[in-house]
Amino acid sequence: MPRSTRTALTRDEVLDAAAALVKQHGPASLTMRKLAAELGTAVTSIYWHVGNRESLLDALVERTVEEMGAVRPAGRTPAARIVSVARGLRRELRERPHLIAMVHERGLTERMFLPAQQALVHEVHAAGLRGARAAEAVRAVQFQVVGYVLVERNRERAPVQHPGEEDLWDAQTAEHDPALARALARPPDPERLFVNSVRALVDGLLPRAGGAVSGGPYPQ
Amino acid sequence: MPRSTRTALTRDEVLDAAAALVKQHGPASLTMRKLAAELGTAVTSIYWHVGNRESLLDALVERTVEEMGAVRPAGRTPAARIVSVARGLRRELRERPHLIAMVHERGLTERMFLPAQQALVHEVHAAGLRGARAAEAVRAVQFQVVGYVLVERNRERAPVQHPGEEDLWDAQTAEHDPALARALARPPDPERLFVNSVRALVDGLLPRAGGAVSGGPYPQ
DNA sequence: ACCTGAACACCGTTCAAGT
DNA sequence: ACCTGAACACCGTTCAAGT
Repeated sequence: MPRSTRTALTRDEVLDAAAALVKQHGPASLTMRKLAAELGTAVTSIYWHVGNRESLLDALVERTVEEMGAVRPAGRTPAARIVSVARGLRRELRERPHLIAMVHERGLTERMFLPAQQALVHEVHAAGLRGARAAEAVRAVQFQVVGYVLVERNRERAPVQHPGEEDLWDAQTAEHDPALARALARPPDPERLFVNSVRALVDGLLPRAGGAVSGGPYPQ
Repeated sequence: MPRSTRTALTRDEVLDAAAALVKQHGPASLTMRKLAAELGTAVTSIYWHVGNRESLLDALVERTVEEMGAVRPAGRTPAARIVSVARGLRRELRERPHLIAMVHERGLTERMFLPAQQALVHEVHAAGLRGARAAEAVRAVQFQVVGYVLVERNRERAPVQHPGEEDLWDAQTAEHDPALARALARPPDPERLFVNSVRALVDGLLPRAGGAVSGGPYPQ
């Protein structure tokens, strides 16, 4: 649908229309020509407002990151609160699959880290880590969360996965453990795998606080 | 350089030339027309041999995964051997950045998991995990490694990272911990962060075997 | 069975020209 | 300051026609 009003085109209008197109079919479908058609202008007008496609995508990434809500930690222990931050960040990112795609296409993965960083620093600090070690713990969690979301999204986009894990583990009974073979043949439960992974990582990162900290399914 | 011989074009020749192009400048630079020029044939001949660009990339992914060596565990404890498998997988993947890009573009992340899966199953089993819990541990490590490599690669491709972490933590001294702020302002040491992350995850995943298992920098 | 050129329907971007 | 159409140099893919 072209713009209704006949007022001058603005940079924000361009960004809005671009965001709408990306939201529908991903960044690959964002075409300068389609965008112009949507706006009811000539293709070349867009260039005057946003420069080119690259910087248009950059601006979109920036806008979308700013839209993301701050993650609010919840839970009694630092470990539990870190897990809650991780879950929140994953949820925010999954609500913006187009952001994930844009950020990856543009090489800006870094941007997805920021919304959760302050919260993570705070919690890691509360758990007793300081200095370089605290920074490394924060980064380990950030890499874990963003990496997980990247893999998860990519997996969802995939077609039928031809020689996938299924066939592989059907044939050779994995270590004579049929339950393991069955479990590997099924697709994983993404939320469960995510939470348990983060919990295990955090358990391994934080100083032991005299006992189990997070009540996860992995008894010591 | 066009093909020297004047024998019939083969599917393998097409794949070889395509692999060479991808190796030089990534999958985005693989153009049917450039490929034809490289082979000294008409563009349309390629279609007869490989169908279209999509299936050409699929075939390339398959070939590259098969080229990857099997990962050989090393170390005294299961935890140490899992870490060594993770390091091996990361190294194999990083030696094939074009594979990472292709696999991500085609939504086939799954394929990157397979070379290490058997080894991981074996080690997790040796550590005493069975059934669904063992499967989840295997997958947690797989997601961690592949996710890490994805984030790491993307980060390397990025330009200067405009409002990057640096400025953010320069201003507000993070939790009044200048060492932490400095550490977050610097880019991380990727190998170190990777190994410590995997080690922490594995520590959290495996049943405690009565004491430290991997000798990492995280004392309990 | 294999290869070809022409053609179609797309791209992003530049540029001189308009108001 | 803002918008325009024409043009350039690309794409992937199809198809009828060749040998």
